[in-house]
Amino acid sequence: MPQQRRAQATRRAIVIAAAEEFDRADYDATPLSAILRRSGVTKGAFYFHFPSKEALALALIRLQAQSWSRLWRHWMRRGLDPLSTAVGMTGEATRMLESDVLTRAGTRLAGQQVGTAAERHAPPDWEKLLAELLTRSADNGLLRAGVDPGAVARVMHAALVGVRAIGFEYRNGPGMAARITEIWRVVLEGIASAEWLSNNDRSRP
Amino acid sequence: MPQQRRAQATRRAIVIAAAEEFDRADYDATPLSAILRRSGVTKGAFYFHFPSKEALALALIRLQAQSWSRLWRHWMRRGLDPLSTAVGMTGEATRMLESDVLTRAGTRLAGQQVGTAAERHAPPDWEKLLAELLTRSADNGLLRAGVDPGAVARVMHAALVGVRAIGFEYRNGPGMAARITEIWRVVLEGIASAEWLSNNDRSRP
Amino acid sequence: MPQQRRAQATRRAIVIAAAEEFDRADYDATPLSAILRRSGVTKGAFYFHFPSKEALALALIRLQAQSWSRLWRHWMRRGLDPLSTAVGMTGEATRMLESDVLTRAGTRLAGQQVGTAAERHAPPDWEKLLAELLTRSADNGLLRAGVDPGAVARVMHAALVGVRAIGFEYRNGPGMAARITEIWRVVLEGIASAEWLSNNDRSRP
Amino acid sequence: MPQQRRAQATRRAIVIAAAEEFDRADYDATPLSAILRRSGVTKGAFYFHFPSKEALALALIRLQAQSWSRLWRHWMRRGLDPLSTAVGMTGEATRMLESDVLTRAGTRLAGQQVGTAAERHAPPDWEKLLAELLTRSADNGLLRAGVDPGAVARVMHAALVGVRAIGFEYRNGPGMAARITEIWRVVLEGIASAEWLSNNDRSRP
DNA sequence: ACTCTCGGGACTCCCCGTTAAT
DNA sequence: ATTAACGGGGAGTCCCGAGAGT
Repeated sequence: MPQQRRAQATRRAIVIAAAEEFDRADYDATPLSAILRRSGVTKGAFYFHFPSKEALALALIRLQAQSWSRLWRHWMRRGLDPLSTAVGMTGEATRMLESDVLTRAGTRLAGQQVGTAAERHAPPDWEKLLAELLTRSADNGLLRAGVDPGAVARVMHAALVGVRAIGFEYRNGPGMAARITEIWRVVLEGIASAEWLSNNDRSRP
Repeated sequence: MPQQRRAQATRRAIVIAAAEEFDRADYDATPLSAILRRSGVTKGAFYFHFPSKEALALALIRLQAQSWSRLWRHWMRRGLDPLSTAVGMTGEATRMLESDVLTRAGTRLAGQQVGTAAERHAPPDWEKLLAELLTRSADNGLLRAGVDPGAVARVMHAALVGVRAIGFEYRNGPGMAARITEIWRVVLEGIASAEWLSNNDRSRP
Repeated sequence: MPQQRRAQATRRAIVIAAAEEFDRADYDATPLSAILRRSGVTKGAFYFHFPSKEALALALIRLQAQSWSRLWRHWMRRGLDPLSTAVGMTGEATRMLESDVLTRAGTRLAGQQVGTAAERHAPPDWEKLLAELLTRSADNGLLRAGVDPGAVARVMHAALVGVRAIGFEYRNGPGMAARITEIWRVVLEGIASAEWLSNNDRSRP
Repeated sequence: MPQQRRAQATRRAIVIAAAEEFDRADYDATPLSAILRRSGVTKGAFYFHFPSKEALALALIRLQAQSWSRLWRHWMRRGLDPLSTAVGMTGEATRMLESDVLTRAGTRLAGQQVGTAAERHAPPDWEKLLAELLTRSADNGLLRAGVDPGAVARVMHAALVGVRAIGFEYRNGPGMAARITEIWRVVLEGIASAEWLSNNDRSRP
C-alpha cells in the first residue's frame, strides 16, 4: 500500500495529461503518444496502469460522473429551496467545467462514442434532475401559474449543453459561468413567482 | 460541356457520401476509404476533384455556411417583424438540420478543428444575427421594457447550439424542432411584449 | 492488363521473399518487416496486395496445396501400377520439398495454427491418398498376402512427415529424397509381392 | 532449507505451466505472460528463478533430454535382446510423449530454434541409438540376411519423428503409441529373422 | 537481503492519407 | 481516371531490468 506511492503519482500524471489532451481534441484525434509525451510517461508504464487508451478515457468519464454526483449530493443537503438549488448547482457545475480540466475532459469524452454504451454506463442526466427540482419548485409555488416545469427543464438543459459547447468551441465571449447566470436571469424573469424573484434579488454568485 | 456534366455528378456523389459519413463520426474517425466506398468513387477520381480529405471537409463547411446565408436572406426579405423573423428563422434552421445531411455534417465539421481556423473562415455567427434582430425588436417595442436584447441573443444562441448537440448525441426525445419551439415559448413568455404575444398567439409551427 | 505487369511482379516478389522467410522460422517468429526487407517492397505496397500477414501465409498454403494437386494428377495420368505410382509420387514430392522454397514454406505453414482451420481448408491428405493406392495395389496382387494396406499407408505417411521434419530441423544427413528412397526399399522388402520386386529391381529414380 | 522448499515449489509451478503453454503453441507464439498467468507467479518472482524466457525453454529442453537418458539406461539394463529393446524402448518413449506434458513440450521446443544450438547442446540422438541396437541385432542374427541396419534405423527414426509430428498437429486417428506399434509390425515383417518373429509373436505391449 | 511492483522501450501488425506511374 | 506504391504514425504486446518495498 505505501509501496504504491510512486504508482499513484504515475497514474495521476497520466490521467491529468490525458485530460489536458482530450480537452483539446476528440478522442480519436488525440494520439496516445501526445498523452505520453505530456505526462513524461513511457508506453510500458502506461500499459501497466491502463489496459488500453479506451480504458483511460472511460476512467476519465467515470471520474467526471463522480464529480457530478458529489456536487448533487452537496447541493441537495444545503436545504435551499428547489429553484435556488437548481440555479446554484448549475452555476457551480459550470464553474467546475471552467476551472477543472479533468471534469471538462470527462464531460467531453462522455459525449463521444468511446467504448460501448454500457461501459460509459448511464451518463449523468441533467435534464431529469432539473425536471425534478423544477417540479418541486412548482409544487412549492415558486413558479408562476401555468409554467410547465418539464419544458423549463429542457430549455435549461439545452442552454447548459449549449454554453458548454460554445465554451469548448469558440473560447471567447462572456465565459461559461457568466453566460449561465445571464440565462437564468432571462428565464427566471419569465417563470419565477414574483415572491421568489423579490427574495433572490440580484444574488447569483 | 458534356464532360463537365459527369465531373459534376462525381463531385456531388463524393460530397453527399462524405456528408453521410461525417455525420456518423468525427472528422478523424471517418476514413477517406469509407467515403470512397459509399460514393463508389476511386481514389484517383477523388484526388482529381479534391486536393485532400481536409479540402473535402472544408467544402462541406462552406456549403453549410452558404445554406445559412441563403436562409437568412430569405427570412430578411419576408418582411416580418424582427421577433417573428428570429423565431421563424431558427425554427427553419433546425428543421434543416434534421432533414438535410449535408447541412448537418457541415455544421458538425465546423465545430471540429479541421484545417486552420482561417480556412474555416468566419463561421456563421448566429449570436450576432440574433442580437441584431432582438435589438430591432426592442427598438420596435416588441420586447418588454428592461429586457437586454444582447442577453436574450446569447441565451437563444446557447439553446440553439445545445439543442443541436443534444440532437446529435442522444438522438431521442422531442426532436430538435419541437425543442426549439418549446424554448421560444418559455423565453418569449418572459421577454415579449403583451401586444406581440397576443398577436402571435400559439402559432409556432 | 499490360498495366498489371508490374503488380504481378511485386506480388511475386512478396510471395517468394515470404516463402524464404517462413522457411527459416515459424509464422509468429517471422516479422513482416523481414519479408519486406528481403523483397524490397514497402509496407504500403505490401498492404495493397495482401490485407494482412495472415492472408499472405494463407496464400502460401494454398499455393502448396495446388502444387500437390498438380503432382497427383500428373502421376495418376501416367498409368503406372499403383505401387509404382506411390513410390514415384512420394519421391517427387520430396524432391520438390527439397528444391522449391515455396512448396516447403507452404507445407511448413500448413502445419502451424495460422488463420482459422476453415481458411486453411482441407490440407492435402497424404495418408488417404496412399491408402487408396496401396489398397489398389493389394487388389492387383502387388502386395504380399496378409499385408494391411491401411497400416502401410500410415507407416509411410509417418515416415514422410518424419523425413520432412528431420529435413527441416536437422538439415544434415542423407537428404530427404535419399531417405525416402531408402524407406521405400526397406518397407517394400516386407510388403511387395515377389513379382513386383523383380520387375522393379533397383529402379527408384 | 525450509526457505528453499517454497522456492522449489515456485520453480516447479513455473516449469509445469510453461510446459503446458509451450505444448500448445510455438516458443515465439507463447507469451511469457501466459505462463505467468497460468502458474500464478509474478514477473518479479519469475525473473528470480530464470534469467529469461529462453532460459526457461532451455530448462525444459534439458529436462526432456534427461528423461530420454533415464529411459535408455533403464532399457539397456533390462537385458533384452537388442531388437526387443528397440521395439520396447520406442514404444515407451511414445507413451511418455502422450502422457507427459513436460516431455512433450521439451521435445517440441528442442525442434525449434530457441537459444543457440550450443545451448541446446547435443539433442538426444535417436537415430544413432537405433543404429547401434539394430547393428547388434544384425550381429546376433536377429535380422534377415542382407538387411542394412543403418537404413532401418533411419527409417524408424523418421517414422518416430513423423508420428510425433502427426500427433502434435492432427490430434486424431490411432494415437501415437498404436501407430508406433503398427509401424514396427510392418517393418519387422520385412527385416526380422523368422526365429525372432516366432519368438515375439504378437507381443508388442 | 530479497521480492516483485513498476517502469522502459523496441517492436508488432496494420491503417491511413497521399503521390507516382500509367 | 486508375492501379499501384509509399511511408509515417496508430494502438498495443513483448521481454526485461531498475529500484522501491519489506
